[in-house]
Formats: sequence, structure tokens, C-alpha cells
Amino acid sequence: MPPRKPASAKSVRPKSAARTPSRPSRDVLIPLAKRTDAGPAVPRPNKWLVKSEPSEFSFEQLLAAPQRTTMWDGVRNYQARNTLRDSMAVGDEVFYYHSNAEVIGIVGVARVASNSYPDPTQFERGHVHEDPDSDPANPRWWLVDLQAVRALPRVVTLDELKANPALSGMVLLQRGSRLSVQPVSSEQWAEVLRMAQTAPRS
DNA sequence: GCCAACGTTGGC
DNA sequence: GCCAACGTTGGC
Repeated sequence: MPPRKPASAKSVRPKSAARTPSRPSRDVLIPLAKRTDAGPAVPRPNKWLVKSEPSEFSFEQLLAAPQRTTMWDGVRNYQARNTLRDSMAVGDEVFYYHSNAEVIGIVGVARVASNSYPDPTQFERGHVHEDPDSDPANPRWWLVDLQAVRALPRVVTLDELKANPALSGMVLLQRGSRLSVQPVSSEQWAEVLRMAQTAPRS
């Protein structure tokens, strides 16, 4: 039987409706849970990695989207939700990772193009990502807009990431890690970019 | 609050 | 297609 709601998060892009280009949302939208608690200690921009199955929504599709931007809707995992809602902010930098793909790995760079706001698909009747238990007055699921910045010069594959000791701490590489939205350190970020500019080891 | 059953993720 | 790891549900 079908679950009453999606059990867990997958950064799937809905195949239907929500492909409407999210308006370039300004910060007018929902300054709600912004990180006033973070204080000055956290350097901006923060860096993140998002996963997407290219059969659902590839980086190429993001590049081709109006304004190269889309709502990152459909995340239905609480930890990822918290990151989206509480920690991501306009201007943050994002690696775009293709999972369940012919070539698995980091393929591009995107930026966070809005602050967080409630994922509208949770309230859409009949939508795959509808959550009937979510209260509009206190939305359960949040998202940000993502804008493609550029494809990497080449894909940095999962195998390469695993083989690089400097990246052993990446959340992506932790045993059993399934988070579809996850933090990346500045060091990890720089290392992946370096790899992308270098020919893969043969 | 425990925990078994179930569904999902995602590499292989 | 397989299946290990994980997250959620719901009976108790």
C-alpha cells in the first residue's frame, strides 16, 4: 500500500506542475527562519551539495531552465528540511550531484537564489509531494531556489571522490549517507574544484 | 517509548 | 535487479 506520505527525501523534481520557473524570489519572501542565531562566526557564503537523479532533473535541465533557476521542491526529509529552512541563504554555493546516474558524481555548480520559503507542492492537491498533514499556518516542508552557475570542466566522479583522502570527511562519502542536501566545507569545496580542473587519474 | 514492518535511497 | 542502510509508521 502507498505510504500516507513520502517516507523520505529525494531531491526529485516533480515531472508536472512545479516546473514553473520560480520567480526570482527576492528576500521579500519569507525572512522567517533566517539565521539570526548564527551570529558572525559563520562565514558566508556557506557551501552545500544537493543530489538529484538526472532522470528526474539533471544539471543540464537546470541550465536550460528560465533564469537557470528552479524551486528545489520535494525534499521530504527532516534533516535536509532543516538545512534548507534554517541554514541556506541567498548567495550560498552548491555542488550539483547526479545520483543513480550513468556517470555518478558532481557535475556542476549552482547558487542559492532565494532565502527559504514553504514548499508550495506540499499543499497542492494530488501532487506527488502533497503532504495532507502539513499545516499551512505552520508549513512542514521548506525549500530554496537554485540557480545554475556553470557546469564543471568535467564530472568529478564518486569513485574519484572516494579515492581522495582529502575528501574522506565529506558527508556524501559517509557510510549509509543518504542526505540529499548536505554541507560541504570550504576545503572540500576547493579540492573538488581543483579536481575538476585536473585530468582524472587513469 | 520500543521496535518490527515497511518503504526509500542509491550504489553496485 | 539486488540489497544494505536508513527513516518513518504504527501497534503495543
